[in-house]
Amino acid sequence: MPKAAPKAAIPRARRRLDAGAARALILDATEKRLAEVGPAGIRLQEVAAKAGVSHPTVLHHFGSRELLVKAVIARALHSINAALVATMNASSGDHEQLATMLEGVALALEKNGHGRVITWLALEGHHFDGAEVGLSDVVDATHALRLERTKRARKPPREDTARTVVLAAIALVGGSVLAPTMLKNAGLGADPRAAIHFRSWLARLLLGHFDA
Amino acid sequence: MPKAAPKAAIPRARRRLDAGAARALILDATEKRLAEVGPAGIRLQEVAAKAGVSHPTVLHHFGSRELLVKAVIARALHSINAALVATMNASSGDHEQLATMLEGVALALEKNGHGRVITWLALEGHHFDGAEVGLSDVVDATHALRLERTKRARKPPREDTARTVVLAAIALVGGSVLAPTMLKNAGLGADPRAAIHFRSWLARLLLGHFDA
DNA sequence: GGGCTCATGAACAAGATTGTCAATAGCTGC
DNA sequence: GCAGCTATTGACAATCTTGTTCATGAGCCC
Repeated sequence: MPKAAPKAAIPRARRRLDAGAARALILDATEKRLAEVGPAGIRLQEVAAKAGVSHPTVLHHFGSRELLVKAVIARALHSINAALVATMNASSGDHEQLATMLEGVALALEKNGHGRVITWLALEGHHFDGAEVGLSDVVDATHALRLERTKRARKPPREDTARTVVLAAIALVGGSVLAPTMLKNAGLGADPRAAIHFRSWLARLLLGHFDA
Repeated sequence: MPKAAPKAAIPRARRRLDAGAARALILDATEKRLAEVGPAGIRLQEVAAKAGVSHPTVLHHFGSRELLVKAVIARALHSINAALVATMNASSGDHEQLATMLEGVALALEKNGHGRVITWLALEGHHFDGAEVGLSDVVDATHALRLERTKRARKPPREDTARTVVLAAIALVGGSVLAPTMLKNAGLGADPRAAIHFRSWLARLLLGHFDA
């Protein structure tokens, strides 16, 4: 008996996409994993399987695992920024709508696990440059609205507005990771509505601070 | 020339510790890595080298990588809890000292990267049980002090105190990871003093809310 | 000192993961 | 239809990581 051919190895049917489409497919699959397991947890074979290609294809389009991770992080941060800008523009600058704005931002952070991505990057020591996370613009816009609205002679200092924005940012981003556990542990219930109530409470708190 | 003996393999000098000491040494090394790279990033060879032993020794004492990680997480959470209880007992319950208490808790979270550990565990889906993170007790204690102090007829609801505690917890734990980036990005400076100022500002905000 | 216990580590095994290479095969332009 | 470009993939290589085995020897009790 002639040494049975070790592997039949039926070559899989191929589809051929242009480079752009293939890259997009792979980046989509990678971004899901990024939110789930973080940058360090991304595996070539996994994202290749998710994208429906073989892992050498991933390497062909991105060069190396590290470059793939860099690419997906860059795309994710741009996407997050765009989503935030869109959300904050959608809700008018009216103070009374702060609650709905916080809710919109929270939703945007929850969607696609953007809040998780930011947290993961911060943990792994990613260096965010100003263009990636434009908190400064948010502070400026918020402070302008605040000055315009305040009726007292004493104008609040910009630093106070900046700290308020930072608190909101930490509460929303960090909250997207920590709030479920913390709320449950504080006896505020385990369902998602607890988080919604918490955010509307936070909006009232911040508004009260602005108007105090 | 007789095929040169491939490896001289001088056996390294051995020291023999009792099981408890060896476990402690290994756990110390592992806990450092836990704060730095998270549970998923822990490598047997790395922690073994850090502890000054070979990696089979680690397996001998803990059985498997997974059991080692479980052990170090359990120990870290106990340690975090103990540090928090100690810190909160140290600062008397006086309302005016809320700022120093927040600062103490922040320091405890920063030390040994405890804040990072909690964040990492939350990201990786660790299920915290009530005993591990006793937020409920903090809420009870805080609410009792608040009721005792409030002079108005309208008693604040417990839920409000609970949400305040949750906000503080998210700000401190999440802040230990996110605050440096966020503060710098909001134009509040990059040095650690910015975080200290932020926390004292937060203490005034929360105090103002309690007394409003 | 002698023997026992068990902590220790060298060598090895098995699997996972990234990266290389060469052959294959879709798609496009002619 | 044909040729060329290149996206695609199977096979392989190199390295890393966990886990096993077994001989060794350090410390303890007598």
